[in-house]
Amino acid sequence: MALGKDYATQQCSIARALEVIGERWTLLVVRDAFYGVRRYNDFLAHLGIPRAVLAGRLQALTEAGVLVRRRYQESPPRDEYVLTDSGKALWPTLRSIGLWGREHITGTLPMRVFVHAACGTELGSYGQCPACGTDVPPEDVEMRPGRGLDPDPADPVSRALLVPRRLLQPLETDRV
Amino acid sequence: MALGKDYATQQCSIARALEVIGERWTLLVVRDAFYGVRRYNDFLAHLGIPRAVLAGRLQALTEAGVLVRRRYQESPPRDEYVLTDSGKALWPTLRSIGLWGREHITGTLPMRVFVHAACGTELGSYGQCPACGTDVPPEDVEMRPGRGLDPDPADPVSRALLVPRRLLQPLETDRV
DNA sequence: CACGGTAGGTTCATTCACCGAACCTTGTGG
DNA sequence: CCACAAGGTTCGGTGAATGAACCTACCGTG
Repeated sequence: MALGKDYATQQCSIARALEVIGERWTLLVVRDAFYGVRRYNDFLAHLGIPRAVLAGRLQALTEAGVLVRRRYQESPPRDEYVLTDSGKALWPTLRSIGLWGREHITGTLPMRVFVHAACGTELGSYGQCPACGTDVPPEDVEMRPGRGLDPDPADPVSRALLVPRRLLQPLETDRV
Repeated sequence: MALGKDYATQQCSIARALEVIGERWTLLVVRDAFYGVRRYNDFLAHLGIPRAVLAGRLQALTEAGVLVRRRYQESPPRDEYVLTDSGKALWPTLRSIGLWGREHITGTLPMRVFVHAACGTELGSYGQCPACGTDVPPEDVEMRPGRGLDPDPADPVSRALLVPRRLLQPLETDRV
């Protein structure tokens, strides 16, 4: 963990994990990756993160095996950052954090609602489907806008995220 | 979030939650609270955190309603920090982070194993008991040392955590 | 009553990460 | 030849984390 130091003294899987995902901005980058964001400038526009910090986080997540950097066109050379299987395994973590924020921070209306695409049931706190009793992989999760969401956001990434979509589905902003 | 700034631009429950629990050390303090740690000096010994930072985190978590500060003796006046219901609701978050760390960080042996105290079955990936089919609240979780744990740690808090115990059960270090 | 110890902090100087703005590089299209 | 876009790097200023030292009650003991 670059933030200060690592948690060297901690004999704990939680501490080991936080060395990877515990820095400022990191989990928001991963969240955006689940939402379909893949390109540097889209992360930048959606997060409002300093450019240098974003570059550092993308590199650290790539080195940790959470993201893969992948060339998607040759001329001009352009890369995208996509979640690995290890990165996709962070979905229960993000789900539980989001649900806690919605239920335990005062004045928080639901911003986005996550349902099992197959049956329409809202997911539980670990991303499981309470109706089917199964783990739902993020590919089978549909994200819908909630009541607390700004209906007319400024940046194009937020606008593209206003319609219901599957998680991990690549985001198309207004590049024609 | 005191680390730099908050995530003001983010219309998202995850970002709101991370403003409370996303700072360095904060989730480890909450984890220790689940393990039964309640007193300033025990957090200090177990985490190796700078004193000023610990004082700040305990105050911030108390103001956020995750912990309560409670006087447990009058003379000399001594306070303890205990999880509120809101704090206990962070159990799925900690569980999923720990599970991810154990499965996706190379070379990580299980440090601690969490089982349903009523039946001894290890918890499933969304905190349920696979045998009983029920969600298990943290009060009913028994924590057992895993193979990756140092069998002879230096600080008394880690030593007290070497034996199987219920989550949230107050920790007794070697104070007679 | 002086003394040492304990719990729970605060203060301080230093280091380090975050921040925002400016700049750079490569390639494309007009 | 110029403007533009994507995807960065560089830079000075600010603020937080760090570790050590210090502080304040209060207690138990000789």
